Amino acid sequence: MAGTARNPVKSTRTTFTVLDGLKELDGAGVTELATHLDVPKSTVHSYLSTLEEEEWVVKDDGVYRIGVRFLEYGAHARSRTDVYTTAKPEVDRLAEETGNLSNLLIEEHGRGVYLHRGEDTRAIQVNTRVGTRVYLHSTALGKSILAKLPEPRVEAILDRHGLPEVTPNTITDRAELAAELEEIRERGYAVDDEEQVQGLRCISAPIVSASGRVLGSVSVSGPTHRFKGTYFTETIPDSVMEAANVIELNLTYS
Amino acid sequence: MAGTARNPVKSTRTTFTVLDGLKELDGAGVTELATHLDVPKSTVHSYLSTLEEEEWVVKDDGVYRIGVRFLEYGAHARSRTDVYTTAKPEVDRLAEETGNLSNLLIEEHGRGVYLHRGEDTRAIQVNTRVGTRVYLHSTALGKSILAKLPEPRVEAILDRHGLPEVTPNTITDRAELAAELEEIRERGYAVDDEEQVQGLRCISAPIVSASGRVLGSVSVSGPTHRFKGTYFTETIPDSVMEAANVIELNLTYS
DNA sequence: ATAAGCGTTCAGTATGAGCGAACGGCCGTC
DNA sequence: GACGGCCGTTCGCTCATACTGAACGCTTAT
Repeated sequence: MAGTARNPVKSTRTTFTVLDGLKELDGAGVTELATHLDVPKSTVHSYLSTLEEEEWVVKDDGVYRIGVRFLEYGAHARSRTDVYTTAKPEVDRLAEETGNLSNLLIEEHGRGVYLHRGEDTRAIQVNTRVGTRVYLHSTALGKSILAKLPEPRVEAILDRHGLPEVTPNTITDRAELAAELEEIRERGYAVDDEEQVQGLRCISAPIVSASGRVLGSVSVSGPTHRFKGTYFTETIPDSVMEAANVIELNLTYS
Repeated sequence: MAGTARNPVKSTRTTFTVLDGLKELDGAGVTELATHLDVPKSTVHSYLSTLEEEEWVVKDDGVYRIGVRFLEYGAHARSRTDVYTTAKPEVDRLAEETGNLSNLLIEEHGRGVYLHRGEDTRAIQVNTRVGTRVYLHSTALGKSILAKLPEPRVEAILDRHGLPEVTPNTITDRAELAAELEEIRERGYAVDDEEQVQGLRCISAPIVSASGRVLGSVSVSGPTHRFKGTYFTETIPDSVMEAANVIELNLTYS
């Protein structure tokens, strides 16, 4: 499957280790980052000064930060996606219509990546930043994708990443997950009951192409105290499934 | 100024050369990218397989593409900007109010980087993607920043990047630019008359912090045939300056 | 004045980046 | 159905270079 590189470029790995460190520390000096990564500071300095010279990183008052130039890669990659352009307006509309947070997710390397977030003034704020990666088994968005993925792909993904327990509610048993996926296929939508974030519930539906391939999933999420009763079991699911449906239709006719 | 790295990491440079190649070609195979970059294919293969293993790049059917994971870096960098969060809603409002395209730009390494684009259904579509870098002298957004930057900084930037002619209308003379910057300071807003993109006009105003530092600039742009008369010399400038002003006020009280 | 902490420089050494050539699988073609 | 070309991948050699600890100079705090 994922053929491990035989001639890996160590410096490429280190480059991103450095960038990740900068992200985690939210900007740092040479010494600070060196201790954080447990790497000699002369080494860190080499990478940082190279990255700064190439304009991927900004140095301000001795503090190095990730440059906004990276937006270019992100926007490029996103626009190259099958769903983004068509789904975006619908995801925004979904947030407005329901007065909650809506999201668009796609699968990449067996994990989920948030592509877009629809916000509404009435929606509670959660820190799901675009580009954030999540496990597929612990979110409604991920589970609705898994439900539509071919069986062997699902197995490969679970083998690779396992079923880490994100919250006490996370499904950590493969058989239990398989049963849930079957239920999702019958019902048409997936439910996340505080399996990824405590106090947060979520309803999601997959986006499937005309040829039967899963392209991603949409969701609406909100606090447990608001997401209950028929609102949670009927109103929201209906809106989400309709949105997914509209996206699928727009995709086939364009 | 920009202290050149004494111990540059060549592999870091190569890594981004490879990624840039992937972006330009909009996804490519090993051989295709190798010819494009004029680098041995075994070398390209090393980098691509490493990047794929580290999940920065996606391999699909023998075609390598930049992964959406990069959105994470972009969103991170943007959010830790001084202006983004405060300016975003105002930039969106500006697009709606005027029915045109609005933009938010900041300076980085002497060039401009688009942080956000406000769209309106009535607006014409231009391919200014978020993260795109532009010269400061050839755009209204850039010029309004230059107008508020300290003189020596402006000199350093012009020394570094020169004044490349982007379109026939681009200002390529330093004295002429200096005069225009003075005019911008008096008037309070900058004008771009097809200096960056042919057929496109643009009005921009700088966003200045309470301490007098330029944090970025906002703009509204539209086609030449619509941007003329008092609409171009009064209506639009007023809206843009008001938006910049609101952003400045919101920044000081938060 | 002094010391501590920082970013930066330096030069030596082990390593791994870079490379050409060869391999093997997957097409389309004759 | 055998052949030839194309592509991704592997391999092992060689020299460039990533990596390091120690030293330098600068700023800031004491």
